[in-house]
Amino acid sequence: MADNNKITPQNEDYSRWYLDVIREAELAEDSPVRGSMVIRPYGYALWEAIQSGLDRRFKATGHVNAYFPLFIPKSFLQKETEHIEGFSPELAVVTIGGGNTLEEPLVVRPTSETIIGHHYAKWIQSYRDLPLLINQWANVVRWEMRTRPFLRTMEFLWQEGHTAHATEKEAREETLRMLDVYVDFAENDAAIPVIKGVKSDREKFAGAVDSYTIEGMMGNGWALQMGTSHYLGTKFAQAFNVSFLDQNNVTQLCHTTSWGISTRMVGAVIMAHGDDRGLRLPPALAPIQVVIVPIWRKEAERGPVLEIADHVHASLRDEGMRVKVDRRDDQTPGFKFNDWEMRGVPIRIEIGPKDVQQQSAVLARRDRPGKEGKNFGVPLAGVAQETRTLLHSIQENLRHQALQKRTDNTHRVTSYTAFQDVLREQGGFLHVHWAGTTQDEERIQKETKATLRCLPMENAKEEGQCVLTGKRTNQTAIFARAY
RNA sequence: CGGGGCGUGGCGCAGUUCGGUAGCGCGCCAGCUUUGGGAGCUGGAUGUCGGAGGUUCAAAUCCUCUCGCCCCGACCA
Repeated sequence: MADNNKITPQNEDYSRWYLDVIREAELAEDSPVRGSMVIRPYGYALWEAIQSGLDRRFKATGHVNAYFPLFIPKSFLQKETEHIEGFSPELAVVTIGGGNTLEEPLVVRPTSETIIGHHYAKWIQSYRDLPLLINQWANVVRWEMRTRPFLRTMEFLWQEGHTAHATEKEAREETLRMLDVYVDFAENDAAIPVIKGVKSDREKFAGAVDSYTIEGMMGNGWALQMGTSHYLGTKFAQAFNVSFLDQNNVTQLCHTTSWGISTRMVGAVIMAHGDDRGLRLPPALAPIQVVIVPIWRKEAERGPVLEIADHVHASLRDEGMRVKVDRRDDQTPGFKFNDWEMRGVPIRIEIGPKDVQQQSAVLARRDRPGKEGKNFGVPLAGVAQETRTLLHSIQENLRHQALQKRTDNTHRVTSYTAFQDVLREQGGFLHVHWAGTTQDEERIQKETKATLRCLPMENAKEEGQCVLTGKRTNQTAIFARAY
């Protein structure tokens, strides 16, 4: 493998590796404002692929899109006590508009439960108006102390679903349905296996009754919350008087939910699959699934090579694949190979004079390094079929590798001593029996930097002893260092 | 907010100790030769040295003030 000096190896400094990949693959760059980033076209294309995978699933489950305003009267947030307490440290507030001090400060939305609650109260009168299933794609702002591109920025893009239901049962079903949509997206599109779980009181959304999460494992063994779904009970309905008349002409409060996935998902894709050569994108999300690199030595070879390259391009495009021919003539093939590998393109097709001669092409897969991942002499007639098969295989292989890594780095421990040792020496996820309190969680974080990621829902429910308190319990928990 | 570091062509940096014509690498532009794993040669363009004030014959360099950014920690999708 040719060394590259542009990307720091993961095991040397994972954090620098992450930043190097983002810079070299041109996903994003810093803006002049601390903690904000510019999402560059390639990074935005990746986000668009994520959006499209999610949006399709939202529509399929009966949701529609709408848009609510960026500015929210500050008093709205204050109507729900836990909500304002949770969010006030990270609010950006506008106090001056048009040169004059505003009568009421406007909060730049950190999330939209309140403004949406206000309008749902107007839209919902009768049980016939329910359920109300709306999603919005928007930007939000949270004043963060410590930021990282995609993982935590002051402004980020996301979708937030907000639904209102007649009964707790329906709302809880919705909460879990959308959690499953997220699981489906994460595993099948992003190729990242996730753990579904419940958040502890300490970690749950400010104003939720129950928060659910999907947690993925990143390349360094740290956890990343990749999506959340909340059952909000009647808390926001109460605060904003979101109520309806039921079949018996009795006024009832709505039960509401909210759920979101953000541009953090881009960070998840980078970290779950990337290697020392750069990005490795799952075909389902890759903005460019196949790149064709034409190769020629003599000017006379150029025409025939490009002709075949264009032909292959057309045949793959006609089958719905996202293909690009790299026609740059100021770069060598070797440069292009490395360049596209860094950008994570799943398949590279090389077409040179020898291939023209043999009416064949070379297929190279990104998920297998060097010659091992190259298939020489694929007949042109079979390239489209071969490419299609290969895309599926790469998608599956990335998911498999990520799952393998998570399995290898998930440890069951039964004592707090082992907990600390394993975390320090190996890292990864610690799967433990748990019956601790919020204070116990705080203590663990203080002593080990690990946090309670979730109480997994898929759980054998075997009885055991709490790793910290020793109490008997059949509840388990995942602890890990987290972003 | 505490601790550390840094502001010099587009990017990364040297130069600051000990004041004396602002440099290097990458990138960029032009030309020629190259092109199956990050091409070579030749020529060229690009700077209010973060800002303000001061000392001095002379300041990137010394002094004072100021602004900003990055890293580590406390909070977080």
